[in-house]
Amino acid sequence: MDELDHRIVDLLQRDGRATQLELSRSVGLSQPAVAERIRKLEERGIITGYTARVDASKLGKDITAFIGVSIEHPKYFEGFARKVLAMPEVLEAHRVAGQDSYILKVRTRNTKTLDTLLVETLRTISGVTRTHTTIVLTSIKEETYIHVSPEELKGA
Amino acid sequence: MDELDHRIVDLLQRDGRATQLELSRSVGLSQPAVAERIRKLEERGIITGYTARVDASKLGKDITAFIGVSIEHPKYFEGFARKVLAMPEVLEAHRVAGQDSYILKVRTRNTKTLDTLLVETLRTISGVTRTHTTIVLTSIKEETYIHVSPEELKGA
DNA sequence: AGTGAAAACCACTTAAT
DNA sequence: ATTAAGTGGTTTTCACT
Repeated sequence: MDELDHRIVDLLQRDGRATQLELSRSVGLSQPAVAERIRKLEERGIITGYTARVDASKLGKDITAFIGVSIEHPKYFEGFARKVLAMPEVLEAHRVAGQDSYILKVRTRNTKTLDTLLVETLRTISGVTRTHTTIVLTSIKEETYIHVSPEELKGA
Repeated sequence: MDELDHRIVDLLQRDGRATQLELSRSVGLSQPAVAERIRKLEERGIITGYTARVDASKLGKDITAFIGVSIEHPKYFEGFARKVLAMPEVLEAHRVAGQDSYILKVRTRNTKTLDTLLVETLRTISGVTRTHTTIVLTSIKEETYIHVSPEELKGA
């Protein structure tokens, strides 16, 4: 993982459909060299896939919310994890340090569907004692782009 | 935006490098018809781009945290927004309803860089009165995939 | 708006250095 | 890692439905 790999990863995060030839011109390598580096980046699991970014609101998902979930005992963690993995409205689920056991990020059609999610789905999962919902009013930034500065790559 | 568009968007979210021919076989259209639909989906801003997904921890970013930020008066909102847009460690910034004014999602190299971010950057922004940090222990789900069910597409 | 056929173009792979 | 060559595939275009 050197400076050139870093730049390739950077460029592919910006344009996941960039061709090897385009990338080779940007980084100053030959195109087969870029092909080989991409192959290794994928093999090592640094690049995990490629996706189209979509505008959620244009697909009818207008509500974003963060939900803190308290669970009464760790024995319920596994069952909870299994349930949220199966819920398509849950984009993220993180176990966290602090008062809540989990923080979820959800995207729903409207407040009614959010309500249904909360009371009919989440609150019925074993061990869930409390949920605390924070509704997003406007998102000023929402990206997945990982900025990698050269000094941070030493161990990679 | 009909059922076929929906399926194309779904497939491209799963594989952003799928070819028009592959997509055409999956949805049962001719390949030029798929090309035209993709062109329109991009033109209408439903598909906003394509990116490579990367493993943040393999790029040396081990810490994920959510930071609630209180701002003393709305007049500071714009300046705050401008600052966080310029911070590469901030992946998401949402203005929210509730006690906090903003929720940030950040990804940093380690706890030391998180600390620096908090005390040297965030807390020095005008109007910020309080921050409340929640550290992620493990992420059980983290995706951007928007699930679109057919009934939800009526207005799109 | 979709189809089929064909053209033009380009991407990726392989081989040799 | 590079260049060069070759192959296969992807996208574009067009005439037609």
